[in-house]
Amino acid sequence: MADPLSEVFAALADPTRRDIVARLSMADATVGELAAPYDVSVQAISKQLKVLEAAGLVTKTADAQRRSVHLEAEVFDLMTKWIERYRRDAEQRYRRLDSVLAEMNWLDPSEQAPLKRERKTR
Amino acid sequence: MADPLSEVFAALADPTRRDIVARLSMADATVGELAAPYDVSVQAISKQLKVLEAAGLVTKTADAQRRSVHLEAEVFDLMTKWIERYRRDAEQRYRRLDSVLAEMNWLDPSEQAPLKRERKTR
DNA sequence: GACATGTTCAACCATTTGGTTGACAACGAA
DNA sequence: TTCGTTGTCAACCAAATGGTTGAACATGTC
Repeated sequence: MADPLSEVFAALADPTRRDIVARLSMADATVGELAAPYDVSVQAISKQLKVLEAAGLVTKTADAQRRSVHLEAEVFDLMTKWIERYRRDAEQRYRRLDSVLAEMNWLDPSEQAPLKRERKTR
Repeated sequence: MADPLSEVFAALADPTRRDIVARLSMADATVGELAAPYDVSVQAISKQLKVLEAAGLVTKTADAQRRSVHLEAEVFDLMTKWIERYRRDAEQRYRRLDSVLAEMNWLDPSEQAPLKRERKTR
């Protein structure tokens, strides 16, 4: 998969994994504890944890034969930064459009405001 | 896939789809315009757009035989709300832990505090 | 009507994903 | 040492994903 952002998004695109993250936000837990509520094998949850771990969302610290899993909250920043950036742009675009339309009505209805050129691809 | 949150996360877990969203945040575009920069068939992009559409991230308006695609920014809220909720909880937990450790040092410095978990640098 | 353009649909293929079971490694307790 | 617990690894399987090509559909243009 390679790129970090894709891995984080993909990791959270599964209800079980999101639930695990939700529970880890309250307290660290062992693999067994995490697996208990679900109706699947421990191995399945172990795999899910590997996905979360690869995405940098959780880390495991081996103590004895059990592993304590805990949430790494900073990775969330990666996502929120991406999201906020484009949401802001999109909303700005709507506001611009709104103000253009408002201006057209406001100033001189006879003068047609030039339409914005469409951007090419970048 | 069913649940909306999973669909939105999954939709953004692909670099091409994220790029499409990024470009749509600047201006609406037709399917053909969106497909142009990528080295895959138009059909492939049409499929990707269906994923984004199913997730509620974009909508298409048919005018003539072309479809204008545009970004639906509100769906982002679903994600940010989820993320913010658990990030907040997780960070609060760290602050609590920090204060507990600080208190331990404060009251009895001779007692060695357990190691703090290392924070990732970034 | 005939044609080119823009988009989708259908069938197919390779890879990834999320699950299974069975074996094994590491450790604490008996 | 032997045993039960905790977790991972490996091999396998079904379903989903992201791509392909070929055909069809809708709509403006000649």
